[in-house]
Amino acid sequence: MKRNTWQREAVRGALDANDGFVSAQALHSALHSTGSPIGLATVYRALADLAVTGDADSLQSPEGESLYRACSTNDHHHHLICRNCGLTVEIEADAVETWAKDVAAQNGFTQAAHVVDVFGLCAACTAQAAASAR
Amino acid sequence: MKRNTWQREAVRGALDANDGFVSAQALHSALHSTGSPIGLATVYRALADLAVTGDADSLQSPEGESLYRACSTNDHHHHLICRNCGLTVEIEADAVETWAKDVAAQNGFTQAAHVVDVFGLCAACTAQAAASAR
DNA sequence: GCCTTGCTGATAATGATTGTCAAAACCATT
DNA sequence: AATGGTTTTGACAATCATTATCAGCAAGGC
Repeated sequence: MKRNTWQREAVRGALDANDGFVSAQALHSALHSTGSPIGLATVYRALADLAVTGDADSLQSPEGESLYRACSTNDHHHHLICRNCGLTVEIEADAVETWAKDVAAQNGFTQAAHVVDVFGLCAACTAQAAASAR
Repeated sequence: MKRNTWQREAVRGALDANDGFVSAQALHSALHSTGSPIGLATVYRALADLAVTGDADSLQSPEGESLYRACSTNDHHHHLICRNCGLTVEIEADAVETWAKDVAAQNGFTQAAHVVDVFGLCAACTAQAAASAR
C-alpha cells in the first residue's frame, strides 16, 4: 500500500510553490534551504511517483536534465517554456494530438507517444534581453 | 583550421550506415566492433561537430541519452522513431511549425524553438511484440 | 621534409541518477 | 497505547553518459 509521509508532502508542496519546471537537484536544495532534512534519493523517488500518478509532469531539458512540474490538470497537454526564467504556460494542442496520431498510423507505427514542447523567451525576458544587448 | 582526419570520416560513415538515431556510446562500440581503434572521446567530439555543421541531427531520448542521426536534408524537420529498433522516418510538419509559432506569439514569447518528436513502435516491432506477448 | 598547431585517445573527473540496506516510520490491528 | 508486518527513508556507494586533461601524434602549409 502507498503510505503518506511528510517527505512526499514536502516534495509536492515544493513543486506547487514553483511556477516552472525544476530539476530534482534544485528541488532538493530548495527543500534543504528551508531546513528540511529530506534526502536526495527520497526526492528522486517522490518525483518519480508523482510523475507516475500524474500529479507531476516531467520532461528533459535540452541540457539533458530531468525537469519536473506540478500541473494544474491531469489532462494530457504540452508546455511553452521560457528558457531564461523557466516560466511555463500550459497549452492545448488538439491539432497536434491528432496530427501525431495520424502521422504514426500512416507509417504503421503503434503506441505513439510524442514529445511536443516549445521553448522560447517570454515577454519579460525578451524585453530584458533587448535592454541588455544595448 | 578544421582538419580532415580518418576518424571524422569513420564517424560520419557509421552514422550514414545507420537508419535511425544512435547513441554516441552505441556508435563507438559499433566502430570498435569493425576493428577501428577510435577513442570514445573522439566520437563525442566528432558528433558534436557534425551536429554544429548541420550534418547530423541530435535529440534527447526519453531516457536522457543524446541520440544522433545523419539527416538527408538540411531543412528543418521532425522524426517518427521506433523506440524498439530505432528506425526513423523523417516527417514534414508544416502544420506544427505554424502552430508552434502562433502559440508562442499569442503568449508573448519570442525566439521560439520547439521539440517535436513522435516515439512509437514500427510495424515490424509491433508484430514482434504481439508475438512475444503470446 | 619541417614546423606549427589542431586532433587524438587513455584516463580521470564530473554530475545526474539509481541501487543498497539497516534503521525508522506508517498504519491496521489488538 | 502497544504490537507487528511492511514500506519508506537516507547516507553512501555504484553506475552511466558525458566532458576535461594533457602529452604525443599527425595534417596541411611552407
